[in-house]
Amino acid sequence: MKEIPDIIVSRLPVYLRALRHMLAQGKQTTSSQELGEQVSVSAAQIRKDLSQFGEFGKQGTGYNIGFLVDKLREILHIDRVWDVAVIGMGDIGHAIARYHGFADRGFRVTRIFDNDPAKIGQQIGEFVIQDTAQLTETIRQAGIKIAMLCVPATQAQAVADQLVKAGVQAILNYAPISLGMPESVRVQNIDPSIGLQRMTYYME
Amino acid sequence: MKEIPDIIVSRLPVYLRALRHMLAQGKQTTSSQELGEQVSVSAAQIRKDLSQFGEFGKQGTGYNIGFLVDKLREILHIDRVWDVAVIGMGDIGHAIARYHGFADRGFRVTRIFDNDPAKIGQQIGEFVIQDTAQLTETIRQAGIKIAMLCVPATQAQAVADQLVKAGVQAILNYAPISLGMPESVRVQNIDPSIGLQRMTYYME
DNA sequence: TCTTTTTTGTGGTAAATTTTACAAAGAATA
DNA sequence: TATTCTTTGTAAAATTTACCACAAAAAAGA
Repeated sequence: MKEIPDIIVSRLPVYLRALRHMLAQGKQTTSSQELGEQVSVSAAQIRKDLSQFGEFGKQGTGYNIGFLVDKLREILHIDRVWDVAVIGMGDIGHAIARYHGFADRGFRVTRIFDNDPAKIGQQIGEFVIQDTAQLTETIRQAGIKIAMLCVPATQAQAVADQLVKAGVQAILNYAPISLGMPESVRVQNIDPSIGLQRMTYYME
Repeated sequence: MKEIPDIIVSRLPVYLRALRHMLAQGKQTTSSQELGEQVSVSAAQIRKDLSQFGEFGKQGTGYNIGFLVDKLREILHIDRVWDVAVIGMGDIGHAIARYHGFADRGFRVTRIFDNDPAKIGQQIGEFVIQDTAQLTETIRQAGIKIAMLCVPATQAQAVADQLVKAGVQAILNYAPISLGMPESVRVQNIDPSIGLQRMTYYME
């Protein structure tokens, strides 16, 4: 199969989320038209995106939602459950550790870390905060490949480097800083200020 | 001035964040090369992006960081402070209400809302939780144009509609759902699961 | 059964975006 | 001072991405 452009991959999770929403509402089938309106993408774009991976629709009918959901889950490699570590138990890390929205989307938090002696050993939700000092060893041993980085910006690069050493391949970075990472490690950034600034440009 | 592509606008806040980081480290000047390495964008791309708005650099020397920061703040309309309302005081809304990272990036949370009678009146950080029933009136009266939506997915669309009625022009949406909004309202979505799924595609 | 309607997948085209390459300007060096 | 080095801004080329339009297939309706 040929290389799929990143921009297409980035849209697939959005399609999937909308499709599962339709399923939850009891819908059986949909069209590229309907899905497109839902996610603000042109129908042609959706058809072209999906056609990169196979022929999932039927002319005259559209797409069977359950079937397409399964296919997208396969494509995105979330037809399994990925263990995730959360590093940094400030307000954000805390909220994430208690968030129950990952479960049915392919992820499960299994370890949480902080370097504050006052927090180590404390219980958050169903987890006990572990010492960041044991991060590398624990994560490598558990075979965890995904981490959410919720430490202060000042520590983010150092902790990210540790994560890479531990074998982590994907980092969801909540620290408001650009991480320098090897090509082999994927990073997605979540910075609310940047989201806001992308909008104020258009405002008076 | 001609229309600036959205994709360029979306990179500016990232440049700004990196430049302020350099400033904080005492640096005076930088080059498109150096900034590019910092944010993983080609030097030519950065020069081209900035050239849309003026000639901010000097040949042989590069860019004066303080000057460029000021220019970017003007361009992004954050050479002022925007009042922001947070709706929904679950774990995420709670974390945001207590977050102190917006202050120097152009934003200030001034109102927080929830519809849970047990929460209304409660103090979070420096704010008192207001009843969502008063949302429209309060936001319109205060002239708030930006909201962060942190309510459960089931309520997100209804609350977003209320926000639009209240005159809100930009929504940072934490609910894991695609909002249907008029053209005139900007939306930026923050959904950690989508961030993670964009990475698992590339993983075994 | 025949006609009309719906909808997909895709080839071709248009538009948008990125990269290349270089003249020009300024700084650094000899 | 003259030469070399650095770096910008941008025109042109290359690449990527999005859109259009339609044949073909299936369903719905007459």
